[in-house]
Amino acid sequence: MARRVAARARARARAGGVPRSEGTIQDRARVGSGGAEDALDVFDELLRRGIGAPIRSLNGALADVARDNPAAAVSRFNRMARAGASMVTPTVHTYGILIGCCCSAGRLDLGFAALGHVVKKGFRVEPIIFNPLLKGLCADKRTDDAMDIVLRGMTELRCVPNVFSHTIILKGLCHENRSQEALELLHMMADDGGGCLPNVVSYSTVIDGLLKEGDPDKAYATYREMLDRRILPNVVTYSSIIAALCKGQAMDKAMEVHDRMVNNGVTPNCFTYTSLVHGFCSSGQLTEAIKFLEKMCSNGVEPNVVTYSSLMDYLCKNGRCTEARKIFDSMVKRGLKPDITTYSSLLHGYAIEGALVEMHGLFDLMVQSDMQPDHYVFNTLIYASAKQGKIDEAMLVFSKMRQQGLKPNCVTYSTLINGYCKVTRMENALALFQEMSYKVTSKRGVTKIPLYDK
DNA sequence: CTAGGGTTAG
Repeated sequence: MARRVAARARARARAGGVPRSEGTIQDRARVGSGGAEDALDVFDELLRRGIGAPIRSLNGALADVARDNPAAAVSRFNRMARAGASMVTPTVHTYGILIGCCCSAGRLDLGFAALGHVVKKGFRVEPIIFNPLLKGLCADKRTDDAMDIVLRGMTELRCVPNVFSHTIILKGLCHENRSQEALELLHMMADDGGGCLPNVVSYSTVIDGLLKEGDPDKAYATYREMLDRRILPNVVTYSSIIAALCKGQAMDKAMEVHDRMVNNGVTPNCFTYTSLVHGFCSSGQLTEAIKFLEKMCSNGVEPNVVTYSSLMDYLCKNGRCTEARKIFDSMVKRGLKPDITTYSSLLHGYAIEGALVEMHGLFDLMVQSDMQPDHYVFNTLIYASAKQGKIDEAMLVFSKMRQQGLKPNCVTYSTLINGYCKVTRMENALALFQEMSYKVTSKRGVTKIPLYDK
């Protein structure tokens, strides 16, 4: 939602260049139901005005469309390219956005094809063309391939990787739990003599990776190093540290960092507050959590779906689903769209309370709202029925899950096996166990069997 | 117009 609001704001800002008499874009942006539609309108309007629209604005509008709807952006690009000869000519930036669309749609092959096209067209190859591809490779856990391109491939095309290219690799390494290597690459950048100096984003990425991998000492040393280089931490750096402390329920320390951040003139945002709300909840300090929720509102920071989901999850885990549901309903009323995590939390809450009617009601609502239930949701429904000894109901959900094209995983089977054991239908349990053995290949080769009663 | 941070888990 925040992203949508931001997209709308950007769309409006862009439309702001339009003379007031032609206020159609603003009006549509204001009443528009979503950021993607607004951005599309702005783009179309700019394209319609042809030569009057600077390519930079078109690229910006295209990037807005791409954020919410990559496929729509590709079709808009084609329209733009057709208009090209007489109206506007795509730049490398336009192609960069397009390649980004291909990659975020999981079509790296198309992205690379587009790269080839750009090279053939005689464009100078710039990092902005490569960077989305690097990001796509890293998202696919192919950071080594991406690194190979940065350290060799790009230079072969006389394209010098920039700080964005390197930071994508840093993030990719951290994502693969290789934050030590990320740290080495960060030092390489810093020692390289200025070609591509790391900035606050590069440092924050590695600090976050080290924290997530459980190496706070190295993270702190890296933070010191950043300060020594006169690079100031920003809201992301602080939020990342606060999040790590909250996760470890070190709320006193999290508050210290929060205070220091504010004293240093860095304003906490929704991410920062959400971490704190979650941290206070998970350490059982509901009063403090609510205090921060109120604080963020009074500071003009709107809680979003994640903030509310965090609070709801706490309530659900403490047998207070009814209150969580109230938050859910008021969220919907205020136009915030619950996401899969919100539903999962509440469904899980109903499941452990044994509130099967409410649970299925919410499940139906979820499907009506066009949310695709995932493994976790189905496993939760199965768990709820099995736990009450209603194994046949659980098996019905199981077949529904497969109808949806979802492959049952280890958790699914284990939950059902446990359900059959509970009602002492051992032959069914055994049959499922055998089915699981050849259908599910567990990564570690070990199956954890759940236990309901304590 | 590209890079970094927050929520769910038998």
